[in-house]
Amino acid sequence: MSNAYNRPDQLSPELRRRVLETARRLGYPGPDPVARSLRTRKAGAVGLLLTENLSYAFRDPAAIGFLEGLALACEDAGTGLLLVPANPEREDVAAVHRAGVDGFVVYSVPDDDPHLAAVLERPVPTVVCDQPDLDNVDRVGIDDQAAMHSLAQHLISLGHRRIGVVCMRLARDRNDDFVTPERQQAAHFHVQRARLAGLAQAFASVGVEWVTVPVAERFDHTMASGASAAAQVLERDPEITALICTSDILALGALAEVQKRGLRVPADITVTGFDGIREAEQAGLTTVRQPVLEKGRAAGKLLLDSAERTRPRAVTLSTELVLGSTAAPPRGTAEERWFGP
Amino acid sequence: MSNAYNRPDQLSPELRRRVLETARRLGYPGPDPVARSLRTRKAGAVGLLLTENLSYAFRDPAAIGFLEGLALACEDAGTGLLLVPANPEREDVAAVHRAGVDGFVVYSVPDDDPHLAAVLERPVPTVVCDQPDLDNVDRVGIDDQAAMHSLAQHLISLGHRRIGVVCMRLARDRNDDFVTPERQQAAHFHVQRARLAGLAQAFASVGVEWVTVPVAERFDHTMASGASAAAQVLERDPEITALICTSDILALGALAEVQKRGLRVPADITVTGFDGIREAEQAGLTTVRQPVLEKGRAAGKLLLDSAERTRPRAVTLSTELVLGSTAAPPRGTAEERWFGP
DNA sequence: AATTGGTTCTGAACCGTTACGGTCACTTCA
DNA sequence: TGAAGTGACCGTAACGGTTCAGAACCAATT
Repeated sequence: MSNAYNRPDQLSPELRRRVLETARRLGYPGPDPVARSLRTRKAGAVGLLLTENLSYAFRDPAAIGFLEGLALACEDAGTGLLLVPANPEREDVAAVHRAGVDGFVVYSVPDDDPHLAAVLERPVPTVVCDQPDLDNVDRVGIDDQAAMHSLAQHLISLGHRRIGVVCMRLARDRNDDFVTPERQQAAHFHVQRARLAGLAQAFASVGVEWVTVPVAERFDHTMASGASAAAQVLERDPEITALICTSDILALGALAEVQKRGLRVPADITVTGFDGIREAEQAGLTTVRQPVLEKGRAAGKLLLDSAERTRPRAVTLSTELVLGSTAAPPRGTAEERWFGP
Repeated sequence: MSNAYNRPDQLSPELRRRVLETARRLGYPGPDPVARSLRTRKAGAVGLLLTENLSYAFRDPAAIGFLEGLALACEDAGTGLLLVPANPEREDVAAVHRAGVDGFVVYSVPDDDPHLAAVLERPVPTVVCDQPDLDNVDRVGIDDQAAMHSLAQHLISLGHRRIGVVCMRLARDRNDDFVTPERQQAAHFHVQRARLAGLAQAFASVGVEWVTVPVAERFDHTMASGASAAAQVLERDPEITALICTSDILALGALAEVQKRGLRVPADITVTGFDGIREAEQAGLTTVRQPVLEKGRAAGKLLLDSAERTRPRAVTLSTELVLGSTAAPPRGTAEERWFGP
């Protein structure tokens, strides 16, 4: 039976014909993929876990890029890609338990996420992306701290000392407000923690007291969030000369907000982002470009290249500072006095 | 055992504790999802088949919108979404056979696609989207022919009679060239066939000989394709007053090409698209907006609402003509003489 | 004629889970 | 005291494939 479908060479054409003939007559729909998976211990699919609602993956340009890269790796290997529905609000990890996959890719979830814990308990290989190092788990990412540090250095060299920050959510609980230093250090989202650390380090090294810097956090990753956070920061300290956002989406929202308030960018205020999505490029945003597609592809490759079994492996991709038109020296600096406003 | 994990109420806490305890000691990784699926006959996932490489789903804005809607429906139902890798170049339907899913959504594949045939052979419910009617299969779509007809009417009322057309691929074989009338009628992509039919019908009714209209086909759905097709059409007939494209992506490419040639839009030439993606809106394209997200959501709902088992069902969503700034009366019409160029 | 080699075909074991029915101890009520 | 009822627990049979050992068969060699 099995041979008739999958190994035509193992039996005579005559028998094969007869088998298939009667199979059809009996209305046999072909081998059941699940039973096959059970026996062969191969599901032919990899699972993707991400911290947001499933549909979020198709709203955030950076996530889309990551998925495209991951899909590229999957189609090369002829593997399916299963999007695992992990509702961040609920603690329901059943979906992780139910996923019939040969491995998991975990993309940017809080490090205390129960879904992540459930994945790690499953006896399948896992690759994490934008996560802190984990024992015996492959990792793909960038050096968020260094990348943000270099962006900060750029702003510092332009003369900025009084800044405000807008960041994505730092933990699983909602806090659409300013962030305490403790919360910053305890942040469960590795990426955000690292970026803030890079900023803090750079500005502290030129004498800026980090605790005095307003850092506004937003749970939802939307332009509207960026706008409201920017408003909150500007309310707190109207004298800031630069608004640093930890993502382009937030930065685009912030940009809209400051412009709505009649501030000119970059003449009156500098705004920066992070990610390097296309929309940011069109807006001329000063930002850090990271290779999102490559991240996805690398994660997929790592998971599917079971040849090299020397785990854990780590891939750190490089980033690039993008000098757009939204950053300039603050008003009244030496440079401005030399070159005119 | 099973009860200990899945039905804590069926046994005493004491026994449950003991079972889990020894399970952990023996290194038992928890119930195997594949075996569970085999026994319960539920995979907890729906499969998505689309005609392009897997990664294409993340490159085309319309496809992304569809996927977002589908993901929305999936997350509501707590179901996973499995992207099935169906390479359009190869005839390898094994991936369809291997997919452990409770149902399929088939999105815009040629009606003679072997992958589609393989899906229909599987004994699971199926919903097709942007496909012709099929016996016993649910369907979601729009009235492509009517929508394109109304766009054509608009152009006709503006005074256009000499037009060129750029369309997506019409069959599984590559034909980056003009399309014969036979090929148009035999087109295996329902959507493209219907849109061309809508155009032909509208223009024929005002005396335009459809066979004289240059229709350029492109296999790849990219802006570059739109540009090269536009160039080919303009080469053939430089006198056309309108360039009608069957998708926004193609139209944006065509727009770039005509502008590169020094033609002003819409003063010298009218360009239209189809889909209503955001990029088109930003470019002010005259187009037809279709509710891509709703299509995905409707497809998912149809598949997952197993309550109503009165198959087959069909959902036809409505479209909307978007009057952008890329369509105007052709040069030298009465209107132009009245209002100036 | 018996042995060997090779091919084609058959049957049974196994993958790990859940559903189901049966056993057993213990309580309740006549 | 005994019958009936209740609930916890356990054993077993599928689910539908794949795999592999070995049976059966045929042809060629000794």
